[in-house]
Amino acid sequence: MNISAASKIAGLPVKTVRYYSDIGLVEASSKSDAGYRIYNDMAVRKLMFIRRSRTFGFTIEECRELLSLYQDQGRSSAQVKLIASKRLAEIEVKQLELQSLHEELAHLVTACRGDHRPDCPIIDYLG
Amino acid sequence: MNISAASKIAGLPVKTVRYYSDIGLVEASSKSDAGYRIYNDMAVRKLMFIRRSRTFGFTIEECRELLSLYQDQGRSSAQVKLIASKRLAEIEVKQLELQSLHEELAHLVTACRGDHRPDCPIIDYLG
DNA sequence: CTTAATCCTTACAGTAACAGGAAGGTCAAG
DNA sequence: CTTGACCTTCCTGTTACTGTAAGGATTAAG
Repeated sequence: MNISAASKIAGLPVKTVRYYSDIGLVEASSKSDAGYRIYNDMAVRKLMFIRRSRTFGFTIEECRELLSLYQDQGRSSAQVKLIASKRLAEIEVKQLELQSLHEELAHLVTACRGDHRPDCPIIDYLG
Repeated sequence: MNISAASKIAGLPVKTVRYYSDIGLVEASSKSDAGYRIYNDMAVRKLMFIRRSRTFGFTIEECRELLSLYQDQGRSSAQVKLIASKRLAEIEVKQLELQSLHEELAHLVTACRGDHRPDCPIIDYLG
């Protein structure tokens, strides 16, 4: 399978697959005589694994860790849970931040008449 | 006032103030003979305006727009409200994303025993 | 068999919003 | 006069890609 076929199945842009190859995250299983990257099923599965991990917001380095755990038959579930829990905590922090941000901004937007006049509670607040 | 005094009052790192100067967002009000940036009260007020806008998550370009509205006595509050509403909508999208992310990941983390055994629902889901 | 379109390769630049650091000039205090 | 804390510009690095250029490979059509 060449890179475009693999990227289609994995659901990732070709550019991204090539990038993952460059940084050694998921390398092609082999190369053709012409130097084309060739992906077998296992490599494509890894790409899909990364795509799903990325949608959870794991960083590339966390994905690298998760992938090595994915491939490690002797891993403990505790190792995986630790990474996921950390990510979960980050999400919760972000949620709280966004919540207070939303409240404040929504308040200001509501208070702003939004007409032709220059007086504006949003600007007043910021300035 | 030199850059470190201005940055302290504005609550921004010196590096950031210099960056804002470089990109023409908030320039020093003048320069000393030695080429040092000098900030007057108005410039410092602009820096504070930017800092507050940034905490709301407005991009630098949005800040640039807001700042010009801030300085424009003839602005309409509608112009400001439009930018703020756009940002508010983005926050809401992000909130929904985070919420579903949180639900899914929390579910997986809960389902994972997190012990020494290799059996792991998180990995199963990702793979 | 040639040609045109569509692949593929590497390599470099750009994105957002800074942060870190090097090399060197300036300023106030002791 | 020297020391240490400033300041300057310039360059690199960060994250996770995306865009583009130059050029080789493959394939379908004519």
